Amino acid sequence: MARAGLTTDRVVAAAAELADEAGFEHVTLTALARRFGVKDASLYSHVRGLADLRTRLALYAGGELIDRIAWAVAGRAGKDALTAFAGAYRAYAMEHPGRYAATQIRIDQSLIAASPQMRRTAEITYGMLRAYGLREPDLTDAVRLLRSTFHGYCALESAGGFGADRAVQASWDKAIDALHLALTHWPREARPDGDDR
Amino acid sequence: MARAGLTTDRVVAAAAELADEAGFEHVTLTALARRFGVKDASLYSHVRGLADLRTRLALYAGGELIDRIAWAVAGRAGKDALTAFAGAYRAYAMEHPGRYAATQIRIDQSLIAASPQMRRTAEITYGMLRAYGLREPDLTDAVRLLRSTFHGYCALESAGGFGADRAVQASWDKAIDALHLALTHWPREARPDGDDR
DNA sequence: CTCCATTCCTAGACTCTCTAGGTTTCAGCC
DNA sequence: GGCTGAAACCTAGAGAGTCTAGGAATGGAG
Repeated sequence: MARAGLTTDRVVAAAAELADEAGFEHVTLTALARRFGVKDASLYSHVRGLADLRTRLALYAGGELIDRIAWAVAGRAGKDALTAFAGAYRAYAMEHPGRYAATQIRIDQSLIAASPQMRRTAEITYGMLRAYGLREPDLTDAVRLLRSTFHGYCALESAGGFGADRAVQASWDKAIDALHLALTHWPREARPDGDDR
Repeated sequence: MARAGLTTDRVVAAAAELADEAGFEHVTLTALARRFGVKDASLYSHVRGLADLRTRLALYAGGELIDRIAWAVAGRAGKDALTAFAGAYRAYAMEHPGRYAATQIRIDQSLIAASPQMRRTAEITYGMLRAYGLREPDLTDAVRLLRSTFHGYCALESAGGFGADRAVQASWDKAIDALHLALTHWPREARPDGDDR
């Protein structure tokens, strides 16, 4: 019987394709095995199980996403960088809904800390924000705001959550404008008692 | 044999409890049947299947959420209303992670349009924003920004996405401040510091 | 009391995850 | 060329879950 030539990497890559075609929740070891013309039990030699496959897929997609973002942001600063970051983020979510969904799953905190992709994501995000002259803890707050908005927008959009006629792209552009404005006039602790380093 | 007294409403309510206890993805007809001391096939008299149960749960949770928000926002305006809205939203997501996860699932667009909860949500959201003097299409853009940010923040938080030490509540407060700032100085069409894109 | 719609049941087909243990293939070495 | 060991892939089967089909019990209306 001819071998399918399975490896962990190939299994994860096929899972990524399957996720985009059928949806992340339909990524199944049985379906994946069918795609390779192999029995599902055979996949357990390369992947510890469904949970393992899913977290591998999440890290794989996270790596792809940050690669795209890094490429888009390279050489830009300020609003230019923000727009490029956001555009690359949303484009990936739209082109690869299954992979993007994979990036949303809950992953063991220790795995996140150990993954180079996540560290790279943090670097690039913080780097982009440095142009706005923010300092900790405002920097962390701003990162959280950006991540939340980008993620929330893409999640709602891909879930069909935007019913109104208004073009989704136009609203996205406006959201970026609004975020840029918020970042440039970031509300600091200007209040009488306030002083955070 | 004593009957369990099942009705569609009771099944959905039990599913909501189960979702919060075990997580939305573990809401299963078998588990639900076990909870009622009944065979899983019996539930099919009250619910068309798992998919039907999930969308019913989503609408149920959406109704609860908007009730909480409406109560919190009542009698407030401007930033006060924004803070109350956001606080109620996040509190619900934190108290009922399973139900909140249910509100995120993709639902048939026609069902959304027909549901009174969703119409009520739109009313309250647009009403809150009217204080900022926005007009269409800025109004729709702003609603999408708010929904995205709230949803994204809660999704990331409940998925354990915020690793840094910085308190999550503090970042949330800052995000509200930033959104309020963006809403009060909403970037209208004629941008002075021209940056086309 | 009888009717009968509703409620709940058993039985079983199908899908999927995962384990245990058995073959087959292939690359490198004598 | 033949041996050998590690992968790669297999069969078999337990267990959980969804869902359909059809049968039996319950309880309210007439």
